[in-house]
Amino acid sequence: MGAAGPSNDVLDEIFNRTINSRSIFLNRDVLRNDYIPDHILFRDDQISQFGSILAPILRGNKPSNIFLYGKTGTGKTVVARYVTKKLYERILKLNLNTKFLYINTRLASTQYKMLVELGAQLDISLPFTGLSLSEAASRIFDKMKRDGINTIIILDEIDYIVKNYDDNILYEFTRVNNELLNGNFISIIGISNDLKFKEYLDPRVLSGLSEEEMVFPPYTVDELEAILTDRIKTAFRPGVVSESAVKLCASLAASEHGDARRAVDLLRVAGELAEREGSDVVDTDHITKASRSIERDRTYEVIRSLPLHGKLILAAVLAAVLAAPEDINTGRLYSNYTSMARSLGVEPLTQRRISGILSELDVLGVVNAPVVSNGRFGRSKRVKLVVPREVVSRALQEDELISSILK
DNA sequence: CATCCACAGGAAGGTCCGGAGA
DNA sequence: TCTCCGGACCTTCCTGTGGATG
Repeated sequence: MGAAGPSNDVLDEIFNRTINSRSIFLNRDVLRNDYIPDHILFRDDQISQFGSILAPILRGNKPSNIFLYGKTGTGKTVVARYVTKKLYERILKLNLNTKFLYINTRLASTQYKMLVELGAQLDISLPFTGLSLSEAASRIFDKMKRDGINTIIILDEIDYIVKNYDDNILYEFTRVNNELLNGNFISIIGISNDLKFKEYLDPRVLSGLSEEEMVFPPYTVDELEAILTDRIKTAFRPGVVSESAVKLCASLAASEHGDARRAVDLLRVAGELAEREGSDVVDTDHITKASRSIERDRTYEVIRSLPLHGKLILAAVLAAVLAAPEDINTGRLYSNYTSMARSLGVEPLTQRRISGILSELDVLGVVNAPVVSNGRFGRSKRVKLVVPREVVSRALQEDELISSILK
């Protein structure tokens, strides 16, 4: 250990640079994904259609239930939030007892948590466990009835809750309207990323819920470019983001089915990278790096938060990839996995379960595991790792138990 | 062209946990 | 106290099946 000089100099330099240099951002918040802009491009039709469906609220009438369909980043959420925000301003002026409740069912993650969240927005607190679903629901309905509140419930990523559980809760919501009497109502706005979502719904729920439907098409490259350019005006200082960077950003996002959210995320991360480097421009380089870093972070987080057996299987996949990258099938993987588990003193799970976990890993985008037929030699999943190996092993290292077998 | 492998993946049910309510 | 609940996670049992091979 020599003098502490050099490292102090480095730190000083970083701190000074941060203090002295002007940020390349004007308003970083504009690039956050929960930001609601005060104007929305290329969605005029949807905004006016959505607005006119909801407008009866202003006369105290129940608007139709609506379904918004479209892939991620096509503007569904932002349009819904924008229109409801505008409506709410009017509602306040008119002194109507109407509330908008917004819930992302994927983030709420279970039916019960969804109800707890709903309750919180109505100022009733529900215990986080212990009650039956119907008890929790009826407490919410009681509150609405007691206070004479009309509610419009926005259920974002509604496909998540229906796929993972069932549609009883939704049925409750549609059914209760008939019993809430004295003029009160609940309207449901469902937002789904999955166009085939309706197939999962019980017909009686479907007919109640989708009185109106709207489809959001993906943005084209040109539209994405215009959206980015528009955001850049308020997010960055003039001239910071190069034109080619915008183009690259738009085309990367367009290749992911015209996902505006992704485009904006990319821009934000690229901006942060550029700022950290002390660069005063955001160039294509930063966009490329940002794209890679977003992907890495996501993968790392996904793996780190996997349950033990999920990690064990990944460790088995890792080992199999090193040994024989081709022909990794369920059977081979299972024997790899069982011996690994035993060597750690863990009782291995059944093959049925492992097959299920592999499918989950596939959905998470960590592995690719299509079912292939080898004719006479049966059918099995052919497993491939689709994320960088070192990211996987780095994430697995964090687990004390597993790091011991990754040499 | 029927056969038959090596699984896939649905269905139903079990166990544990953390907690509410009577 | 006892009973009930939802959720996570798992097992057991089961039927289904694409396509190379004999």
